[in-house]
Amino acid sequence: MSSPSTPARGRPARLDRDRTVDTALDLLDEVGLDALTMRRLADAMDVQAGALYRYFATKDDLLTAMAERMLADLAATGTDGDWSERLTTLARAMRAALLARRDGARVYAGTHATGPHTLGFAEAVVGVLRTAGFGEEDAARSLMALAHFTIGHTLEEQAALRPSGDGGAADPERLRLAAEPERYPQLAAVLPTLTSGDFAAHFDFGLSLLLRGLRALEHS
Amino acid sequence: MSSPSTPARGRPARLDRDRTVDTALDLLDEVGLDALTMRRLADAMDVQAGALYRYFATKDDLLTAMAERMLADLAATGTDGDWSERLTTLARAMRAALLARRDGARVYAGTHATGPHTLGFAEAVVGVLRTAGFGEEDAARSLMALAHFTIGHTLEEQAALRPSGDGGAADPERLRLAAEPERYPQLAAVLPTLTSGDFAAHFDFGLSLLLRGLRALEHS
DNA sequence: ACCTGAACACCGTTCAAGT
DNA sequence: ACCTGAACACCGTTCAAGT
Repeated sequence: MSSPSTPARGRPARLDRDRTVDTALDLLDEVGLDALTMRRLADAMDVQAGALYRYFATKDDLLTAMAERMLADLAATGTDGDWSERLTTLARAMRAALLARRDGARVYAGTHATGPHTLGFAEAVVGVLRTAGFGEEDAARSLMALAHFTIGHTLEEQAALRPSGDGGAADPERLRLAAEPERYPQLAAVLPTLTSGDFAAHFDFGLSLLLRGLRALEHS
Repeated sequence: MSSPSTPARGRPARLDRDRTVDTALDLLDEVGLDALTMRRLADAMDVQAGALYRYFATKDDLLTAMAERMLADLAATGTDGDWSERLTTLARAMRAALLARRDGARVYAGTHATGPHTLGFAEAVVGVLRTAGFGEEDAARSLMALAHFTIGHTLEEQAALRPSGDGGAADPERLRLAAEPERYPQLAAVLPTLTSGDFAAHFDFGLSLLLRGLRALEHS
């Protein structure tokens, strides 16, 4: 919108979109989303907060650029194996990309990126599905199901890890305390699995459910 | 943590947890999550902002209580049909509960409720799965897959509806503009489905994938 | 016991003015 | 052209003091 045009006249700029997004992602890892403020970021770049607004119209604009950057190099994965192996690789790569940064899922879910990395990922997933013979509708909806499951999952994963509001106990501990066996017998019985912390296995289970469903759809 | 004990001595309280959560949910529908501040809420209750802290330790505590309330009466659904019909009903009811309030999915995903409504829902889902013969591990992981898919989906649904940051165009419009057919041919081809706005159909498709996957798991 | 008033330490954002 | 300085209109949270 307001990006400075090419020939670097005058003083060389201390700021630019790319360097700012880099610094912002580093700062995100350091302090988390809730403490990532425009002033803190400006500080990290040795600049006043107002200066950032020459490169990003709003904080949301910055967060969107960060979200986009997190998905870099995603579409390159998923080129080996049959369609279900490719989709598995793509989905796992998206999960890994979101988990790679502190609060990554929350950043991604909160903004709505439509940049080249996001679109490239979608293109790759739909490409695999269409090549496998799925129709336009099924391919589009499968993309959404895979993406929404992945986002929902990583969101909960990252939420489960931290202090979480009041007392201090993290998510699994709170659940263990809350799920009294008398009131919630079924829940209490599955608590070991629910609080196991083996998120990769949980993710793969859900993913395999979706892919098994697709396989069944294929032969019908 | 700091709830006033039972006998209503002194002046009758103007505030209490339940009334405050009610008002907060109404205010949420009116102004949205981003504009839901402690001061605005206090205003709506004819009180100073500080007074709210006698009933909620933090704003997050309030949001958690709001999230819990949104899931009221959820576990009561899903009592008819076979296990897959029951799970369908439960998942749809959760989607409906989150969609019922403005930014409902964002409120729910942002806080980690472990109250009776949330636990009751989990108990119901696990109950259906265990009764259908699924093992403890599969039942626990299926609950997570269903919940995370539902949360991810409703999050995107509600995000797709609103103004969304910069220019003004809502999410589907931005996607239509960004998905150039030359760079993203596969994506462009499925754009009609992707931007159709028939979210209920998209949700049911993903849900049916998960259930089909479970059915396949059953016979193996 | 319950709430007010006022403060503390912040926010995102804007914009004249400097260099 | 790029950034500073300073302001505007807010935040969540705390806590003495009033009633």
